Amino acid sequence: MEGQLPETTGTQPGTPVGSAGRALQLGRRPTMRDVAAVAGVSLKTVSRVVNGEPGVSSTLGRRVRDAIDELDFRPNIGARSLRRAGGRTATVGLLLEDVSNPFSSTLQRAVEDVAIPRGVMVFTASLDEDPQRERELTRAFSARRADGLIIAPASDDQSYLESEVRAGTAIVCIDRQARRLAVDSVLTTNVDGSKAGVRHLIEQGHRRIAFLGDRHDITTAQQRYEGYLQALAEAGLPVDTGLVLSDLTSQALAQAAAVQLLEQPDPPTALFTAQNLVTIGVARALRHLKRERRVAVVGFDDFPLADLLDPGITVVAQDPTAIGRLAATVLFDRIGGNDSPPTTHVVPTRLIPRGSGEIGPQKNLTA
Amino acid sequence: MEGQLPETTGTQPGTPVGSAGRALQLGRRPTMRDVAAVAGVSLKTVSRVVNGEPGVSSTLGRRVRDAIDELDFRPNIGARSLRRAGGRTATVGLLLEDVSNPFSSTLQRAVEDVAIPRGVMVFTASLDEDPQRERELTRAFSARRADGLIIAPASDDQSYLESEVRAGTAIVCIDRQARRLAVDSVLTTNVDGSKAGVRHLIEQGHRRIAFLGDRHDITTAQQRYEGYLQALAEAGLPVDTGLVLSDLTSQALAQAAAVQLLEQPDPPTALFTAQNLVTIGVARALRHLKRERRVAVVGFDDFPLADLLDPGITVVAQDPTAIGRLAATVLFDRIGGNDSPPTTHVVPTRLIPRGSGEIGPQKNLTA
DNA sequence: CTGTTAGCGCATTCAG
DNA sequence: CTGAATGCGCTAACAG
Repeated sequence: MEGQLPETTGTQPGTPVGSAGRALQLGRRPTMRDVAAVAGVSLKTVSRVVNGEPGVSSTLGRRVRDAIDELDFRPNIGARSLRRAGGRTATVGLLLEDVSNPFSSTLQRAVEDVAIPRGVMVFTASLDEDPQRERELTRAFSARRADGLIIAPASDDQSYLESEVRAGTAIVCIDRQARRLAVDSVLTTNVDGSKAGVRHLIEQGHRRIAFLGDRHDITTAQQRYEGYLQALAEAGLPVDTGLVLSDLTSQALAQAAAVQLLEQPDPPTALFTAQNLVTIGVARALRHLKRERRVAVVGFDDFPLADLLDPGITVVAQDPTAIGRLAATVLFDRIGGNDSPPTTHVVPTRLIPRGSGEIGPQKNLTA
Repeated sequence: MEGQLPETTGTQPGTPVGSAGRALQLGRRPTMRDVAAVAGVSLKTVSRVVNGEPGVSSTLGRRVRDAIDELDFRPNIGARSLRRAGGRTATVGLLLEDVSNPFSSTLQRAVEDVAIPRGVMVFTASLDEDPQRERELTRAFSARRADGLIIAPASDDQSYLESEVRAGTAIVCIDRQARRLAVDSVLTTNVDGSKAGVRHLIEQGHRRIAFLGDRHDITTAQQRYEGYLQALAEAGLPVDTGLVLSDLTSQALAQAAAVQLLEQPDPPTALFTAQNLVTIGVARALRHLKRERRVAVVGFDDFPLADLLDPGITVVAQDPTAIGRLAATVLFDRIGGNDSPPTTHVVPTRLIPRGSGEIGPQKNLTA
């Protein structure tokens, strides 16, 4: 059978050059049939070798492997999943708020670290708090037959995903609870974390503590506000709505709001910021006002270099790595067939004192 | 051949419940045949509607669309690409050094912003400077028939990708030039940027300028070192190899190296750091030594909050957004059929003075 | 305008 | 241990 293709170039056993042997036409990928032809076996034998199935003699196995190397054959996973029972594609989709935000990118890395060792590839996309984008992208991932989806929801209603769930797609929501859809969620302890952060400020003696948050229509923002309210209530402190600012959707807005807040008569002596971009904007404002050592700040969600600022920013740190790892683990568990009732998993926060949150109440310095 | 996927939008106005009409068996997705059966037309007519092909009466079109909504049908892109001429999957792969690094994640976001509007989804993965991982992941993406690959190479030889290129996969290398493979590259002006940064320090009067870099086997690190050498040479300054530290592969290592460097007799008066994690480690070291206002620092590659440190860190900023956008544009151009000779595109750096780089040479303060 | 036939690359079922 | 036939979901090339 060796003489089938006498034009075989002198591939001496010692030249691992490989792959340049039998050139296929440009733009066409070698298929199992090509491999079978080169190895002089049937297509099915190639399939067995490729999938590590038993029942192939070592001689034929070797011939097939050589042919695969020579042609640089790659099995077409799309075609495979079309025929295979279960139709798994070994891909999952990850929908984040914005991959360029450190919270999201750390989480992404954690998901990747669970997926890749299992041979699963990850589609990633950013939602930018846009509900329509959430629908379009889940649809696009679904069209590619992702086995599972990890979603940080931008919309407040995931019922449109019911048909995906019914079709067998595993879904895990992160950061925000799934709404109107019975799937697993992995969440941060927003209320408790926020409460602990505000309580920390109260313990330093503050009584006028401002709340600065991002979009108030987001569940997490509401929960963090709830924690703020609870901490004040437990300490018997009144809520001054003049000290509550929401919808600070950018660093610049947060910065401007903080300046305005601190320049009014009888300003707060401490600020609780409910999101990392808000925290950074506020840090900028304090720096400009040269009051970073006179006004206390505790921020929700850690960020790189928070410890290197002067003073360091005290934060209620989330654990995006833990969230991503847990979400991915739960997802693969579901893909693996676990069909117990959906669960909400919770990842605790941690208060990290760094200086800014340990500043006591200072005299009013407004001009 | 665009990657456009003219999918129909679901959910009739008025019935947000949706899709519960004709229940299919659990775990099975509706196919075009199911849609055809419900609509009472042939499979091909459904195909026409789904792909927006002309030649369908409005009556039938409507019936088909209703059936699609009722069943919540999603075309199977894998199956489609199997049959379609060109076999495009409307997916691309993005291989980065580490998605949790701000340089990578910003670049990722830029790629996404070019891909998503075209209906193309993005696989992402981190390489961690591991050449074998590079090979395994390109292989995995290839098995999923990605139309194109954007790679920040971890290995120094991409010739193993030749068969992919021959098979029609578009490839663009970023950050580091492709080696032994004729494909497009999108690079930063490492030598010139680095040279400008060091020259900036020389202009402040420094004559003893240290170089701190990460893994020296990486091309970009070598180029940045080359820029350092050129700047010194042009100023007629000698190279003191005692001031050249490489292979600082972590923040901690960089920090320790900087401390050691600055505590030796006759320490450098200025530091040029060739990578962002090195820069941050060095900033930490200076903070600990309380010498952040006495030792000048210019870092290669910007990072978030560099401006908020005290003093702000002067950097030679790369433009990851421009790199990502350009790489994606070139990639889609290739996927679109452009087969002109491979080109190396270059994205310039920009020196951003923020304080740390404008410190003049100070007296030796070692104990 | 609509439908039929064939086959993409592969795994499954069943026969040797 | 090996292989031939069948069809996954879909589109291309052709009929009507």
